[in-house]
Formats: sequence, structure tokens, C-alpha cells
Amino acid sequence: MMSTNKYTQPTIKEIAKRLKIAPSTVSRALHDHPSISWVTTMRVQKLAQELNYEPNLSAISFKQRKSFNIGVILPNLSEVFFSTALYGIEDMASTKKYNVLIGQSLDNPQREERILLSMKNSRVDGMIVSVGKNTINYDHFDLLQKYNIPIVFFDCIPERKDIHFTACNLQIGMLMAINKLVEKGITNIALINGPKQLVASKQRQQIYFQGLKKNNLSYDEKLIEFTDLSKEGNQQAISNLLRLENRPTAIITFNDYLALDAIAIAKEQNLVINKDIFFISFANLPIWEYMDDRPMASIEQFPYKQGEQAAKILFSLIDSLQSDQPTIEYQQVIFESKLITTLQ
Amino acid sequence: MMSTNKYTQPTIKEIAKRLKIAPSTVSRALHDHPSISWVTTMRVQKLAQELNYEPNLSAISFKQRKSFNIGVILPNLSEVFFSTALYGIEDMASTKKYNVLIGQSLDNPQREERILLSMKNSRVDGMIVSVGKNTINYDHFDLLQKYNIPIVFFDCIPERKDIHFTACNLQIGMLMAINKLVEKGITNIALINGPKQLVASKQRQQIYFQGLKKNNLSYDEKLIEFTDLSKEGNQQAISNLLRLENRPTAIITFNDYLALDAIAIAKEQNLVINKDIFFISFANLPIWEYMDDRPMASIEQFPYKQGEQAAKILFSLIDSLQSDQPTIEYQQVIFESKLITTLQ
DNA sequence: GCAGTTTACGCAACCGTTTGCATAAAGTTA
DNA sequence: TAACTTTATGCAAACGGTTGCGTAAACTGC
Repeated sequence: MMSTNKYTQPTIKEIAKRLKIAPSTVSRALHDHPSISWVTTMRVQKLAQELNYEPNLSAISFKQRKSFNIGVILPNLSEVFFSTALYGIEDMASTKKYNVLIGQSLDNPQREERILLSMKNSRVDGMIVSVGKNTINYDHFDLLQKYNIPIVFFDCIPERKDIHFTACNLQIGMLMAINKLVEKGITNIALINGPKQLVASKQRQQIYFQGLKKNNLSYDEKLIEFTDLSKEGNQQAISNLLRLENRPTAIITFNDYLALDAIAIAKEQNLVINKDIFFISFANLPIWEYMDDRPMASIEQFPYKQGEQAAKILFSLIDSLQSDQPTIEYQQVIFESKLITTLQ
Repeated sequence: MMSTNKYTQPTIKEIAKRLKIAPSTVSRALHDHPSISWVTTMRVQKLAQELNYEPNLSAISFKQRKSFNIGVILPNLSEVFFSTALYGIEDMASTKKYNVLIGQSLDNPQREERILLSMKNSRVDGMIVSVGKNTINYDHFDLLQKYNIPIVFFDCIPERKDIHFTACNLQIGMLMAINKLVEKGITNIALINGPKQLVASKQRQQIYFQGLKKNNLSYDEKLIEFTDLSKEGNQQAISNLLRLENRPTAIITFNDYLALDAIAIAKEQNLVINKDIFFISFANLPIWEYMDDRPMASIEQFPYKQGEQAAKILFSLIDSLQSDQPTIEYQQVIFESKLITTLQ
């Protein structure tokens, strides 16, 4: 599969030379420019086809000051949520003839910043970012603004008004989940939330309060725990809840990975899942169907659609940057969550 | 976060103009070229720092005919195996100042080819590919050769000699697994293999035979089933085995996802996992630790190392393309697998 | 003080494509 | 047929950085 003879890709100049016409004519002919005659256009396109001509995107991107690459920074691609979102981004990008540069931050702010700067330097035309859960400083994102590189955040977004983003409104899903529990007569509902600095955490907590209130349940501050989402943090949080005198009969967990840890601990304490205690979780890990002890329900957040939409917004921003009238409004698209019952 | 004033990145020409020297001098100064005086070098580097100069990689890649991008095509990033391999690739790439373009083939040959061609056109400097399980035609990979774009395959590799690749030798892990079973007195060992066209399947089958032979076990062809790795295929395969008069007491499954299906079916038939029947699997899904009924052991294939090594090989190929003496040998690195016992 | 060497820098071309402008040829009108 | 318009094409610059080559100026040795 290794050949020694160099095979160089044909260029516009090559075609021009062969047809004894100017490169500019070739360029225009390839773009069906009206000022080029039908005959010339055909001759050029025919030869281009024969030679297997492909425009040198490197040259074009240099000339046009566009790389036709977008950067995507995610915490972690092994989470199905993110890899599915990436499909959405990829699919949208490929219809727009863009490539996707990927970087996994692993929730490490330094790594996140390093990736971001490297993408900036390689002149991506825009970025889609799901912020790592340990990121507290957003200066490097602001930096991109100076270089006119648009960013669209998705899912895990900074808490500020002046950004473009897509996210999922957990309200409907979460309220339905609480209603469902109450219908079953389960009223002692706890929440294990994620890191306090996350918008997602604040949101979950707020809706949790709403859900209790709408069902005339009283709020007990002991029923809220926080975790940094590390395994130890998770175990600590669930243990605290299970130790309570008034042990909760249902627990809403910040995400599926936390739910895994929580369920494991509950089982260790000989609690029967979905009998002694119920779990509700976010993000719908597909692996649940293989597990006997799984959350009663998960709240679906439509990662594919979120990714696709984020890319759509990004491309509209990129296009508007080209035009004389750049958009000034912030594009913010919020999807509605949906309650998925994983048990029959 | 949106500003209207355009902020243009400083260029070498800009610096040259300000210091009233030639662009070429600036370029050399920035590269610490020996023919530039200490004073000038310092002046240039100081101003560059002040202006926040960053070389325009677009221009460099155009001029140098290198994109400083490598393409990675994988079946699926939601499989932890692949996303972990991607870390390895990413890390190696970032030390080499390369970016990573990603494409998920979803085991769809058309999609795989589309991604490959699009990456070719955007002039990636090389590619790392794990071939989709339905790919039977390798013409598009050969095409890249014509354009002098090196490819390194990893994990799922085409069955031919003339390629660069990294892979994992399952021999040690698999033989140890069989030995372990035999030690426990389990001798009726079945194999559910993947699609017949895959190298990986052939390899597994061969070692399976070896393992039986070394332990003086007789081979029964009924104990080998194949699956296309779809859910239905998996279920069919395991059902066939469990229906056998001489029901196997251990099953080696092609991968962890198949193991999940297999275990589920076995449980439906009221078999107790790790008592009535044992499973051994490949690739070590981290989720196992949360499951009560899991394979007795998994065979670790070191995806991070494989990815890292694949990238290392790719960069050596890219470098050797630059030099006058391109490498002719095929670089093939094979890691040794390791048996991981997931049960205490 | 002169030939030879070294040092430090500038000039200009180049990579492939695009695009504003100029212009020759052809066609149109009075 | 002169003047004007239209059509089809070419010329040349530009994007930003790199690099071979040329060359003043400074330095060396005798």
C-alpha cells in the first residue's frame, strides 16, 4: 500500500496550462460564472473531471480566511450523551461541507483551555462547547470573541445572558417524574445534585422545589445532597441520605453515572430497588436495559437534536459574520425534556 | 460576548512594518534562526509577544502543503474502547501540535467512505482508521495512497500484509482465560464469534482452538456460533447454544456488548451467572462493576496505548514522507492482551 | 590598506485560488 | 462606418509565511 512515485493533485494552473487559458478563467468556469462561455466552461469541467481535480482546501481556506473547520470541545466522548450529540454536529457539519475538530476536556479546565487555544490558532471558524464541570473561569471563551470566532454552548452552559446556546429544559420531564412518584404514593423525595456552580444544578434544584410545591409536599433541607460527581462524592452523598431517620423513598440523581453509584450503595444496604426505594435520573444511559436494578425513569435530553441545533446556530453565526450585517441577538434554543420510563 | 469591532490578528508583515525590517527577518527571528542577530531577534520576539502574535496556521499549512490535521475514523465513539483510544491519539497529536478531525462511521461503509473522501479533500496529513465491521471493500483506502496520505489502522484492521497498524494480540489473554476455566473444572466452553469476514473473528477462533488443544479438550463445532453483532443476531446465537443438549458451561463472547445480550438471555432462562454458566469477554466495559451478573473475566486490549501508538506510527510516517528517504517497511505494533478478572 | 571571510539582513519568488479591473473581439445601433 | 455595448477572457495582486540567494557592512589577517 506504499508507493514511491509521488502523485500530485492537479491544480487550477495545471488545467489552465493544458487548455491554454488563464487560471482565472478556469476558476470561474469551475464555479459556473456567467461571464464564461458555455463552451469554455464545459471544456474546463470535463478536463477537471478527467484529472480528478479537487480544489485545494488549504489554499482556499487561506485565501478566504476560513478554515471550514469547526471545533468541538466536550468533557468526555465515552458518555453516550456526548457522543450522540457529536453525531448531530457531525451530520450538520457534513451537509455544510465542514469538518469537525474534536477535543475532550476530561473536565479539566487546563486541558479545556489548551484545546481551545490550539483550535483558535488553527483558525477554526467557530466552536461548540459543553463546558467541563470544574470550569469556573470563562476568560478564554471571551478571548475568542476578540478574534471573531463564534461559540455556541450546549448542554453544560455558563451562567450568563450574553451567549448563544442550546440546552434542554428539564422542567416538564422533572415535574412529570415527581408527579409519577406522588401518584404511586411516594412522597419522601430526595435530590442528589451536582456541583453547586453548575447552571444545571441550580436548575434541577429549582424545579425540584417547584415539583414539591405543586404536589403540596413539604421541603426538608436534609433531603438535598450535593456531589462533585466523583465516585467518592457520590457514595458520600447517597450514604448521607440513607442514614437519615426519615429515609427517602425516592431519589432524583443529577445524572446516570451518579445513579449507578447510588443504586449500588442502596443495594449494599439491602434495599430493594423499585420497591424500598425509587430512583429517577437524567440522560438515559442505554445500558440500563441490561440492568435489573435501574431507575424507575430517566429524563431524556435529546443529545442528537441538541448537537444538531447547536451546529445549525453556529453556521448561521458564521454566515452572518461574512455578511455586512452581523447578528447581534443571542440565539438560544431550549428543547423540552421528556420522561422515559425504563421499567415496563 | 458579541463585539462588533473587528480585531485582526497581527501578522509577520505587521511586525516587520513596525520595526522597519523585512518580513523574512521577522520570520527568521521568530524561529531563532542563527543568521539573525541577538538584538533583532529580541526586538522581534518582544513585539510579537506584545501584539499577541500567533502564526497563521492556515498560511503555513498552505505554504508547507501540510494541514497539521490528522483524520480519525472510528465506528462509534460511544464505545468506551474507541473514545479511550481517541484520548491516546489526541494526546500524542497535541504534543506534535496536530489537530484531530473526527468521523464516526457507525459501521456504515458508505458513511465511512464519505468521511474518508471529505478528509482527503481537506488535506489531512494522515489518517488513523478502525474499520467498520461491515466494510468489505478497501478501494477507498488504497486511493489515499495515490495522494501520499499515510494510513495507520488500529484494532479493527483489514486482512492484508501491506498496511501499517497497531492491534492487540489476544492470544495470551484468551489462553489464560481458557486455562482459568479449566482450572475451575469448566470444560464445555463455547465461543460466540463476530462476523466471519473480520480478522478479529478469525483470530479469536484460532486461539480458541489452540486453547482447547492445549488443555486436551475436544472440539465440538456446535459450540461455535456467529453473530453479526446486531441485537437479534446476538440473541439468536446465544439461544442456539443454550438449546444444545450438551449445554456449554462457559461462553467466550466476541465483545462486551454481545456479552450483555448473552447474559440477559441466560438469565431469562433462569441460569445463574458465574454458577451455572460463565462468561468471558473482550474489551472490559467499565460499567461491569455496577452489574451483579457480569463476565467472570474480560480481556483488556489497552485502547489508550493502541491509539497513542497508532498516532506515533502515523507521525513517523508523516515525517518520513517529508524526508528524502521515505520508509518502505510496514510498521505493525502488536500489544499483548491481559486477562482482567472483574469478580473478586 | 587590501583581499578574503563572516555576519546580518533584504529581495523576491512561491504555494493555489480568487477577484477587481482592463481589454480585445464581437455584436449592435444610428 | 463610427460609436457604443456586450461578451469572454486575461492580467495581476492578494492572502501570510518561508526560503534560496544576493549583498552591504563589519571584521579578520597580513
